[in-house]
Amino acid sequence: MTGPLGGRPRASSREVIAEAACELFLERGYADTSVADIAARAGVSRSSFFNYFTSKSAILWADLDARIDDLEDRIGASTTLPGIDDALQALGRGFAPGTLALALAHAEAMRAEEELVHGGAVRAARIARSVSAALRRAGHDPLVADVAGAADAGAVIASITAWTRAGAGRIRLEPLLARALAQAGRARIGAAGPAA
Amino acid sequence: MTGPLGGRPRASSREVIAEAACELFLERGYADTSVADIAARAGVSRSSFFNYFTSKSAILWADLDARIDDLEDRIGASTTLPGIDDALQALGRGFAPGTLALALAHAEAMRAEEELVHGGAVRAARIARSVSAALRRAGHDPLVADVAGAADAGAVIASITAWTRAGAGRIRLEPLLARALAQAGRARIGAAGPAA
DNA sequence: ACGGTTGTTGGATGCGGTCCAACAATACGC
DNA sequence: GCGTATTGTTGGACCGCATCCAACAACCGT
Repeated sequence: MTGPLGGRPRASSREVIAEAACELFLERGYADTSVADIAARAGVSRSSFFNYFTSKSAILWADLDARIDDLEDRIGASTTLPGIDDALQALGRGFAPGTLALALAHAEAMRAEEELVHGGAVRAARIARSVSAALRRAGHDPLVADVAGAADAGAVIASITAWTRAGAGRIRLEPLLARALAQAGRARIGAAGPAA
Repeated sequence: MTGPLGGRPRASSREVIAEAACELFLERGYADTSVADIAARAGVSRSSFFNYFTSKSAILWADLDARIDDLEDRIGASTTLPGIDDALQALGRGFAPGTLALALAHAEAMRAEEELVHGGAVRAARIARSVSAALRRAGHDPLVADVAGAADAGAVIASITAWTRAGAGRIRLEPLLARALAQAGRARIGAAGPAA
């Protein structure tokens, strides 16, 4: 909305840098592509790269990270069980195929399986912590909350993975996510009340 | 069993290095302790450190990693549902409080919360993948398998965390793990049959 | 004494990431 | 037009983790 009112205009953008990175990932593989390589192809300095992305792996995960930021906000606001579910469903609504989808679809070609597993684990942990904290605030046993959080987080990551590998443009994410969350929710049944 | 039949004897051990590391973690914090620092205090060269541990974080996680190795072996052998459960329960049997327990108990003092969350996420992902693969081999839907695997993995990590934070020496891990797995198992109920 | 084996060590190398000071390009008030 | 504040860009220094390697050291059996 509010463009910069003064100052030097940006010389590049997340999009062009991400595009350059994905090209290189496909050509040489994720691990064999350095940030210097990416910056060079994007026509920007290595220093500037870090003004656009906080890390190399953030190229892949920035979109989802933003969604998780939203999730944390929403989940922090409402601690009711349906509220948590809504927040999780909202994460999937209108999630556009981006860099992550491309990487998941061409994981072998990019030799990025390791990074995708690792990054997915980190994001799952973020989601799990958020959900678990909300459940604990609602009076649930910490152990129960952690397990339920892990299940929900797994549902989110698994549905995104399945969605993207099936061709992210042709299938809708929401139903997949709803199915996965419903299954994960079984780990919460009977845990609806505060700790005994 | 079979000690080295020839060659130079080891000048140190995982134990002394881990002990030196934990001292430093408590004094300066995890992030502010370099592997060079650890090697120096342990009376060994930096190069040799990597002959004992594959990475700095492995000091904390080596024990659990070995357990997960076992888990993968067991789970690879039997693909039945009870077999998977047995393998998961076996992971907790006789798990001795080690470096990880110490780190979890003194997480604040070591300022190691970040590393513990991160490392836990990575290990959870390993467990989840293993369980999910077994369930898929048993004919389950990939999405279902992933969610169930994540729930089980979360149960393992959560119970270890709860166990250690409660004072690992005074409480038994097995019951906690059994409870957590039972709850996680609810995410598998109704998914016992192959994909519809 | 000697060769084979296993460990140790230092150094070189590469990469990710942080930090900073110098510089460049814009908008705005005058 | 001219300073000035603001925002971005750049190169370089710096640090830590991790890998690799060649040289060296300590043990074994023969």
